[in-house]
This record gives sequence, C-alpha cells and structure tokens, in this order.
Amino acid sequence: MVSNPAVIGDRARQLLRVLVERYISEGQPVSSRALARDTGFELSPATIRNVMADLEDMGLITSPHTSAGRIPTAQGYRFFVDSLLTMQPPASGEVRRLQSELDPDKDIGDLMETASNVLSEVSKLASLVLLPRRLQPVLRQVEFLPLSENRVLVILVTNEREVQNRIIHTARQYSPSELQQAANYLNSLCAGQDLHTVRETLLKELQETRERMNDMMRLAIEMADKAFAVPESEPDYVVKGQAHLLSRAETDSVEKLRQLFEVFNQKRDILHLLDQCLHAKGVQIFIGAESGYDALEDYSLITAPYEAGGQVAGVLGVVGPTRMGYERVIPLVDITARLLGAALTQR
Amino acid sequence: MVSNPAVIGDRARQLLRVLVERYISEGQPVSSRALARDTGFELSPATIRNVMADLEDMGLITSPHTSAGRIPTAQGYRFFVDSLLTMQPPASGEVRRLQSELDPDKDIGDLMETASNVLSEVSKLASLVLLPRRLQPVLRQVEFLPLSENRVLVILVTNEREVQNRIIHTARQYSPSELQQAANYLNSLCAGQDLHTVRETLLKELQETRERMNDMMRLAIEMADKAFAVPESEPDYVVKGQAHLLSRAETDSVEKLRQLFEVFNQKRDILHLLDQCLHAKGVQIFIGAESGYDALEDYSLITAPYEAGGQVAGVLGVVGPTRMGYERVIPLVDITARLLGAALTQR
DNA sequence: TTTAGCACTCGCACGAAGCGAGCGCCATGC
DNA sequence: GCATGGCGCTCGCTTCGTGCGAGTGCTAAA
Repeated sequence: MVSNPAVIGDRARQLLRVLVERYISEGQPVSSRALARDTGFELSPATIRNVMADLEDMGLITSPHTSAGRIPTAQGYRFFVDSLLTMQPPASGEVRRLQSELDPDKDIGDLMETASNVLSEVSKLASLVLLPRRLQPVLRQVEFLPLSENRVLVILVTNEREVQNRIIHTARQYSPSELQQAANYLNSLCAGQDLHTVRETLLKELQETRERMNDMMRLAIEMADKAFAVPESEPDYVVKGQAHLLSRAETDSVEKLRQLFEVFNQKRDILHLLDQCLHAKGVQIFIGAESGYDALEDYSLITAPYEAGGQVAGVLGVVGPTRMGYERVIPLVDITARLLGAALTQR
Repeated sequence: MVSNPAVIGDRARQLLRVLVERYISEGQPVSSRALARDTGFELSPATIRNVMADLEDMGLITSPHTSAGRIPTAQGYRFFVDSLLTMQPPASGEVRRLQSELDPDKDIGDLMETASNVLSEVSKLASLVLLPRRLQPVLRQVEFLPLSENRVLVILVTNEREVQNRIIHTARQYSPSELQQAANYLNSLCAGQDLHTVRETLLKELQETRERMNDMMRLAIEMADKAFAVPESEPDYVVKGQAHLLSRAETDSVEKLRQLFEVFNQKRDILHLLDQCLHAKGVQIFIGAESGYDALEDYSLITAPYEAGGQVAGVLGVVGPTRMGYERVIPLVDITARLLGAALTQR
C-alpha cells in the first residue's frame, strides 16, 4: 500500500536524496551497498535495504527487476524536486555569458534565438523559447507604400520599436500621395492606441462623420480596415540543441526520441503545454508523463515565464531526460527568463 | 584491381541497378539468388555471382562480411545515380501541395520555412533551405523614428517590398521633424539605388557641397552613414524534419546521427557546403563522404539552387541516409527549387 | 559462357552454465 | 525496537558451444 510521503522519516529522506542524486549522475540502479557507502550514516547495507523497501512501498522508488538496485519513480523525482533539492546557483561565467549575449539592441527574433541557443548550450539540453505574444500592441506609426497590381505594403511600427509589415490588396491603384495622406490621417488619429482600440476609433469616426467624409478619409478607413485586421499571428517557438538529447539517448529509446522530435515539429502539443506555463508564477516542472503527453515520458520539461515591461510576455524552458541535474538546470532556466525579461524591458 | 566502370557490360549494369534498388528498399545485403529472381535475365545465381565478383573488383559493391550478400559502395551509388537512374516525376498531389503552400504573398521568412517544411514532409527526409541573400538590395524608402536615449529606429524598405529595421545610436537627441527632413532628403537623393551606391552617392555629395552644407544635410549623412553600414547579415538556413532521420536510424549509428545534428547546429560546415552548391548549374548530389565532412558519411546531400528574378538567390536540399530513394527525391528537390524560385520571382 | 555442385565461411539464434550483484528474510545482538 | 550479519534466492549478463541457414568461391562439366 502506498502511504503518505509526508510522514517519511528524516533518514529515509536523506537516503532518497542520495539515491536520486546518484542515479542522476550514474544512470544505473543504485544498490543498498553503494548507498551505505555514500550517505553519511554509518549504516549497514541491510538496514538501508529495509528503508529502501519502505520507500518502494511509498511508490518513490522501484527496481527495474528483482535483484537490481533501485531507481526513482516519477513520484520519487517529484518528491526530490519539491523537498530535497538544494539549488546550485549558476556559475558566474554562465550568467555573464547570458548577460552579454542577451543584448537589448538585438532584433527581437535574434534575441529569442540567442536566448534559446545559449540556454541549450549551458544546460546541455534542448531548449524551447516561446516567442513573445505582443499583447495589445500600441500603434506608433503607419506607413503605406504602393506596390504593383493594386497591392500596398503596410508598415506598422508598434510598441515604440517593433516593426511589422504585411501586404494588402486594394480595390484600385492609389497614388503615393493619396496613400501618404491616408497614413497621415491615421497617424494623427490613432497613434498611441492599441490595435483593437484603433479599429473602434475608426468605426466611431466613420459613423460620426458619415456625411462630411471626404475621399481621403474613406481611403484611410478602407486601408486601415484591411491593415489592422490583425492576423493574430499564431504563437510560435524556437527549439535549439536537440543534439544534446541524442547524446544521452539510451540506445533502445530511439523510438521515444523520434516521437519527441515529431512533437517538436508538430508544434501543436508543445504550444499547448507552454501555454499552460504562461500564467504560472515561476519555474514550473513537468516530470515524465506529468505533462499529459506520452511522448514526454522519460523526459522532463522545466519552464519559466519571462516578462517584458511588467507583463508576462512568453515562456522559455528546457527538455531533457528525467534524470537531469535539476539543481543546476532549474536555477538556470530561472535566471535566463529573468535576464531575457530584463533585456526585453530595457529596450 | 579496380578497372574502369565505363567498360562495364550491359548485363552488369542492369544487375547493379537492381541490386542498388533492392538494397535501398530492403536495407539488407542482396544475395545472388535474390538478384537471379528479380532481374529479367534467366540466369542462375552462380552466373550472377561471377558478375558480382566483377562489380566488386571494380569497387562498386562490397560484402559486409564473407558470405553475406552485397551492398553498394559510395562509388556504386555514384555510378547508379549518374548512369542507371530513371527519375520518377513527383506525384501530382505533391506538386500541387508545393504550389499551393508556396504562396508568393507570404512573408519571405515564412516562405522559406514552408518550403523547408513541405520538402521534408514530402521527401520524408531532413531538409535544408539557405535563406536568400539579397544581392544588392535596392533602396526604396527610408524612415527614421526617434526612440528614447539618443536611439533611432531605422526602417529600410528595399527591393520594393522587403522591410528591414535596425536601431542606431546617435550623438544627440533629434526631434521627429529633424529626422523627417533627413529622411526626405535621403529618399529624394537615393531612392532606387542599391545600398552600396547609396553610400558612394552620399560621399560624393559630401565632398561637392562641403561648404554650403546645412545642418539638415549633415544630420542626414550622419544617419545614413550608420544606417547603411549594412551588417552584411551573414547567411543563414532553415532545417526541418530531422525527425525523419531518426526514424530510419540504425540503432548503432546514434553517435553518427548526433554528430550530424551537431553539424546542423554549428552551421559553419553546412553553410560552407551549401555555398559550394550555390553556383552549380542544377541538382547536385553528394554521396557519403564526398562532401568532405565526416559527419556526413553514410548520408547523402541533394541540393538545387533556386532563383529569384533571374538571379541565383539561394540553395535548398535534403539530407538523408545514403540508401534513399534517389529517383524520387532528386526530381522533388529540383521541382521545389523551381517552384520556390517562381514564387519569389512572382512577388 | 553458363551452370550445377560442393565445400567453406560467417553471422545469428539458442540454450546451458557460470558469475556476480543485489535483494528479502530471518535470527541475533544491543 | 532498531540495527546487523548471514544465507539463500533471483535475475541479468557474459561466455561458450552448437546447429542452422544463407551465401559465397571455386571447379568441373555441359
């Protein structure tokens, strides 16, 4: 019967800790003898075995087969992470590297990419960075440029420094000066508003001035209608360092790994998962199948949301085998999120 | 001794063809008996064996160990691809899919990404797409927007519809109207020129009008100097569908595969390789170690350059195990390059 | 030139045996 | 009551031997 891990004795906790640590570093079932040697206690293997039996009853460890050592179960990892883990702050070199690479002057796409790259390299795991969803982008300036065949290139500058551009099709060909006027009109009317409000403003304007509306305004509104029909660009993310997963792959689990890679490619499941982490407070950890996706069995996901200007902007994290060095990786993910947030805010 | 494959007899050619085809589809050494059954000839295995011995002498096939069947060597594949291959035009559905997904109205980054995605999905291999290097981008319009702390957001519209933006630092804070004037000046002076010529034009202007130069012009030139100092964005590429490589990985070659993934990440070697293909006429094929990179042993690379508006713009291709379905993949890479080129040109 | 036949070579699957790691349990000692 | 030492037992892993089957190379004959 599985009893409550809360009542677990102090000695058992220590033993579990050492067992998990050892399994993480060695990758092989841990025997009672090894534990007897490694823990501070002066205990014989036989005693250890008794405790291990208890831990097994609680569902925290298991033996892959009779007369092998024990390995942690998902629950075991969970308990370890929640209650036994002493975090190891990242090396100052790593922090410096993150700081210097996360240069606020970089293009936003670049920034995300380097964040992902550095995170994966430092953690030696695969990294994920959800691209920031611009919540309520505030319009700064609009620009229209005529292209051939009734097409117009729209440039939107939002949030002070982000540039979006798209192409819209118009009913007829407009001259550069017409477009210029329309843009001026829109800029004077709507600058500083977020894109949703912009549409409302225009609608109100349309009703109030229906009669005395001139051609220029009509054009402006036609253009704006199409230009601001925000395609609500679906969220996306960056994956880097998948090679790290391969290097630690147990030879038999290639198929598992392939599934994982497929999930990375499909995007749907990963996006869903990352979405859940978006509104969590800080670092969040999914161990093994906790995420609810089969492909992630045997793998853990560690995420942290990052902010930009006080608002949650996105999530980043790493994926690695369940037996990863949590005490190192968790702070790393945490600090990366903070530094990325700082870089974004500082821009 | 290795004799010249040119003098290879007709029957031997047929045999080699069938052998390679069979090995590609089955993945296992091909025996003389199997060959005797499969080729049209009414020959006994013994005869086949004689021919196979000849082929082995020529270095086209080899046996992994005595008394196993034969498998093609890299040379064998090469000969097969060069002289024995009857291409198989892509299914019309595949072509239609490519056509519909390669929508000229898409953002350029999107376009490259979908090209890579579709190519990898249809070929069931990993795909590479080198992003187009804009050769001599022609300036269409410049826009300056003041940011905080002496920083200015520069928006460059080039080649009619590509938008680049970067941030530059200035000596002092400029007002929006100052920047506007500077932009107007630059636009009237330089629109339609490519970015290199722009700098020259400005330099000439600087010398000719040194005395009667006013503040506005001075500002314009300061801005332009920084804005057009093109960072010559280093070439980059997209990889998709690596999962396909995993699904065909022989269990022992995980290490090889890891190396391959690392090469994908490092970018340097791959870029070098793709660069070589940039100026090749059409489809180019590297079999096994022919590329000169160890990590690509056991893998083949098939590339084709794609054009945009009559000029070579970039390269795309696929990477897969040497034993891939060349007759299907080669035309596929070819047509993808053409369609991508068409989409780019049509924009 | 082709073929049939035969000897030979390997790889591979299977089972048996031995070994060693590690556990569970029990009786004993503190 | 907890810790311990001892003992037997269970597996997994390795090694070895065996047999089998696939496939070849060679030779001699058609």
